[in-house]
Amino acid sequence: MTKPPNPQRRSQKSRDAILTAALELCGEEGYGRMTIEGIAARAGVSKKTIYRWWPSKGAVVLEALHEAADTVAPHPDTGDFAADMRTQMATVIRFLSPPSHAPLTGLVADALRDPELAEQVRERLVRPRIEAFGQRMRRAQEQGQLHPDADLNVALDLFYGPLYHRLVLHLGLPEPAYLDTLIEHVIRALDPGRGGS
Amino acid sequence: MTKPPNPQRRSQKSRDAILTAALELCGEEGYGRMTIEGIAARAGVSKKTIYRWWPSKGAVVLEALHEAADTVAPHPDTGDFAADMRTQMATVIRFLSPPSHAPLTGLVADALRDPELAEQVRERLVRPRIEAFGQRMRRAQEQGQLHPDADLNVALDLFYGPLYHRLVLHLGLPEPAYLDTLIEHVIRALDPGRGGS
DNA sequence: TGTCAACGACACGCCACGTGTCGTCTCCTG
DNA sequence: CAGGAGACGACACGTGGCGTGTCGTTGACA
Repeated sequence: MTKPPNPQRRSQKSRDAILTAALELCGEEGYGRMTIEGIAARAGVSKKTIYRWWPSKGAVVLEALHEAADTVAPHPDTGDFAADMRTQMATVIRFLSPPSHAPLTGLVADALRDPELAEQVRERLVRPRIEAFGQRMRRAQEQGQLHPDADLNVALDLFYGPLYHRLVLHLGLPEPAYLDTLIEHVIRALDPGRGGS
Repeated sequence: MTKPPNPQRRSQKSRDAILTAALELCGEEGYGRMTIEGIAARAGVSKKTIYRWWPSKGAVVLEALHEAADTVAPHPDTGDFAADMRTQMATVIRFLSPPSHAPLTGLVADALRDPELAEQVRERLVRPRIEAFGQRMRRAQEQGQLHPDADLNVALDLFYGPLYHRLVLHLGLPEPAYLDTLIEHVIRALDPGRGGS
């Protein structure tokens, strides 16, 4: 029906203006109130141009976040795993605050209703982060700061689960002191040395 | 401006029809595609009647879930805390999985963009569940199945965080075997007896 | 039995959606 | 250095759900 456009002829200027406008509007009026028409107006671009390259508002924000994400929330390695996790998770928390205006929050909300967007979010945004976490975790294991048998999935769930749990149930994101408590607990959970059956 | 209606004169029949229609449509066409007009048509009710008693689609679904929720996902007490948590969490997982997941995930998605709805969800749907979990947890502590110093918030985050984390990042909800592993880890995390600083 | 408000019905303006059209301008190609 | 394909901005259009307003009708308290 509608033949796909030719990426080689794409206007880089328009693309950048659209992604920038999307993130700005998200911060100003919130993801929910932002519209495709608003993005087009702000970017000085025709609506048609947006629809030519993205299927939905969520896809635009996803791409904008994807571009920004590489420099955001990296996993530091100072040699102290717990401290590094605290640093990284604090960055994630800042990224999700305030929830009503955070692009990522809006994207997560949209993805709950749009399976195709959900897949894109998982593969382009989430999966690379899991990979980065896995690498940092493995170094911690090599350095004896984390039990060598610790499982990646379990660690991921226990570290980051509380953040998203609190985000989506509106229980308030962790304060620094509480974040420390959480990390302490998780590291203990990952050490089966004691206690077990 | 618009004076609040008199609850005494409210038609119970219309109210029930609206809540029923909302849950039915949610399951049939999904939360996102469901509209207030659709609910009104299905319930044989005027749109005005819905807007008279609820501010939004989310509020309707919230009330419908609130009515259904009391009998759903209680915290059993067989005397085995880990087994009871497995039972209860498996029920929650069923509610967050197809085909029954639509109302709750849709509501969660809406609440991420509507602060007033978010507050209602937290106070009416989430808070009572936290309370129920707290009571079961306290019994486990009294019976020596959980460390007496275990913190309610930490326990809540570690038990349920992984579920919502996996839900919103589309990582797949836990299988039974993995759920067991998680619970094992969490109970260990909540026992500071070993290891500490 | 009377009264008054909630009800169903229906109509309205609004706004964002997603698409279509057209003339312009830019950038590959030959 | 032309020529032409096509991405672009502009603008107009039909659609559909939103939230409100109006108007008889109905049904539940007093």
